[in-house]
Amino acid sequence: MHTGFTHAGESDAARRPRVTAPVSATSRRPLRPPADVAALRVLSAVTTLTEDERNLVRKLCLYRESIPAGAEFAREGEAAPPRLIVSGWACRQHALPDGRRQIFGFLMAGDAIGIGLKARPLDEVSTVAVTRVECVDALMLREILAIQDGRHAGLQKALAVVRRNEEACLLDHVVRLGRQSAHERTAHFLLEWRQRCRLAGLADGERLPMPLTQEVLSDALGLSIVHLNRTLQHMRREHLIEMKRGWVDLLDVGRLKFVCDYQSRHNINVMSD
Amino acid sequence: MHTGFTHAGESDAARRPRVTAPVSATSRRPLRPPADVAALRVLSAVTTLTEDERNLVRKLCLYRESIPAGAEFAREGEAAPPRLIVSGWACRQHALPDGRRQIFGFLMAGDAIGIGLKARPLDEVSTVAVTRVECVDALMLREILAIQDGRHAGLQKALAVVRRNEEACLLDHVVRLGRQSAHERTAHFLLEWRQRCRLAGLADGERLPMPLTQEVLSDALGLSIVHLNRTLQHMRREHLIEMKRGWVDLLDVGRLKFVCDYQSRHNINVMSD
DNA sequence: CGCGGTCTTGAGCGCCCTCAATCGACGTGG
DNA sequence: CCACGTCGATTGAGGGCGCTCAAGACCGCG
Repeated sequence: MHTGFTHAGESDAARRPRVTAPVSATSRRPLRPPADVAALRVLSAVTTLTEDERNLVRKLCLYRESIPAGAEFAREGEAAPPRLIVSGWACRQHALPDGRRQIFGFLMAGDAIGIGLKARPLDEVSTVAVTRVECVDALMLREILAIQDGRHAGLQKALAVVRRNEEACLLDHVVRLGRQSAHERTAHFLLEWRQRCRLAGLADGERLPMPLTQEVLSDALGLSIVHLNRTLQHMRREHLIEMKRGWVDLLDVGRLKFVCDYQSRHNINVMSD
Repeated sequence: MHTGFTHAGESDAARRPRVTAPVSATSRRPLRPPADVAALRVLSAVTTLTEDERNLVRKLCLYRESIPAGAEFAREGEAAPPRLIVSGWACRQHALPDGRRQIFGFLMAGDAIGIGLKARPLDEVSTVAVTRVECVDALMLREILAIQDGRHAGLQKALAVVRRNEEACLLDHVVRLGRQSAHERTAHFLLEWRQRCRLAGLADGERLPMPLTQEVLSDALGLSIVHLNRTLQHMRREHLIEMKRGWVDLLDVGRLKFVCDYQSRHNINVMSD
C-alpha cells in the first residue's frame, strides 16, 4: 500500500560528502551547514551548547546508517533503538487491520528516536522512513543523558526540548483532527511544517521541502487522498501556496495563519531557558 | 458555553466520610474501597507498593482540596501545580477562539497533574473540572520522585505508568479522531473508559460511571452533539449499551471490541514490571 | 411552578468519502 | 527510440456521514 517513496524530496544536504569544511570553533553558524551538522543545528537552535557538546555530536555523525524509504525503524510495540536523524524524513504511524492508517507525526533532521531512559508510548508505535533516512546510533547520547553530569547539561536540555516539541505537535494534531476543517487542517499543518523546517535550517525563505506524497499527507491529516488533493488545489487557486517537485512555497503566511488560527507552541519552548 | 456540570455523575465514594474502616496491613483490598484510597487503588494496581508507600499516600489524602465543576486547575500555558486526584473527573482541553473546543483526555481518581520534574506539554494545556473534583496537593510526591532513593521505587514506577497511560490514550485518541467513524470512535472510547474505571475500582461489573454530558463527550470525540446523540441511540437500539443517570452499561463488550478493533495498550503497561 | 441545562428529534444540506478513470513523469527493457 | 508498467497527481460522478438550525421533551432545582 504505502511503499517506495523514492521520488523527490531528498534534501540537497543529504547528498553532500561527509565532512566538508570544519567550522572554526567559535564562529557563527554557516547559513547552509553540511548535512553532518544539520541535526546539530536543530539542537543548538534550542539552547546554547558548549564546544565539547558540539564536537560530541559531530563525532557521532561520522558513523552513519542509511535506512531506505518505506523501511521500519521499529515495529509496533517494540521499543525503538536509540537513533538521531541526520537527514531525510520518517513518520510515526499506526495501521488499522483494514488498511487504514493514521500518522501521528513526522521526524526530520535533529529529531531523536528512543532517546530517554523510560520509553514513551510514542517511541513504541511503528516508525517508518518516508524518504531515505540517514541516521546515527544514539546509544551513546542516551547514556550521556543517563549520567547526570553537568558537562552535558546543554545537550540534555536540547534533547528534552526536542521531545517536548514532538508532544506539543501531537496535541496540535489532536485539535486539527478533532475540530478543524480540511482547509484549516492543511494550513495549520503546513505552518507547523514550516516552523520545524526553519528550525532545522531546511527552509529557503518560504520555500520548504515537501517530500511527503499526498497519500502520506492525507493519512496524517485524516482526510481522503482525493479530498486532500482538492484542498491543496483550492489553496493554490487562492494563491496561498504553490507546489513543485518536492517543494512547497507558502505565498501568504499571514493569511495562512489567519484561516486556521495558528499559534506556535514551539516559540515558547525555544525561548524558555 | 461549557460551564456548570453540576448534574450527575459524582461517584458515591466521593460523598463518603473521610476515613472509614482502616484496612488491616496485609489484607486483600476491599471491593469498594473508601474514597481516600481510590487513588491508592489505581497506583497499587499498577505495581506493588510497600506499606510505607501506601501509608504515605493515605497521609497525603487527609488534606483535601475541592474544586467545583467547571473550574480550571490551571490556565493554558501555565504549568499546573502538582495534584493527585482523589475523586471526580476532569478534562484536558484546548479552546479555539470561535468557541469550538477539543478535549485531549480525561482525568479520574489516581491520575496526577503536574507531577514529573520537567512538565510535559500535556501539563500545560487548560485542565478543567468536569464534576466536582477532590484532590490533594502532590508537591510532596513530586519531591519524593525527584529524590532517587530506593525506598519509594514502587511509587515512582506507579506514577510513571500513570503518565505513560495518559500518553498512550492520547495516541489512541489520535487514531479515533483521524481514522474512525462516529460509531467506532464512540465504542472505542467507551472501552477505554471501561478499562480506566476498572483500574480505579469505579466499575460495577460492566456498569461504569459516566459523568460526562453529551456535550463534553462530543468535544472529546470530535463530533457534533447532535450526531453523538444519534450514535448513542443507535448503540442502544443495537443492545450494545444502556444509559442511565450518570451511568452507562456495556451490554456486549465483545461486540463493542469487534466493531472498533479495540486492543488495550494498558495491559502492556500494567503487566510489565 | 418557572427556569436552565440536558437530551431528543426533524429537516435540510454540505463536507468529505468512495469508486473509477485519466494524465503525466519516470524508469525499464526490447 | 519507443512501448510499457508503475506511481503519484488529478478529475468527475454520486452518495452518505455528519453538520447546522431549530424546536420540543425531560428533569432537577430554587
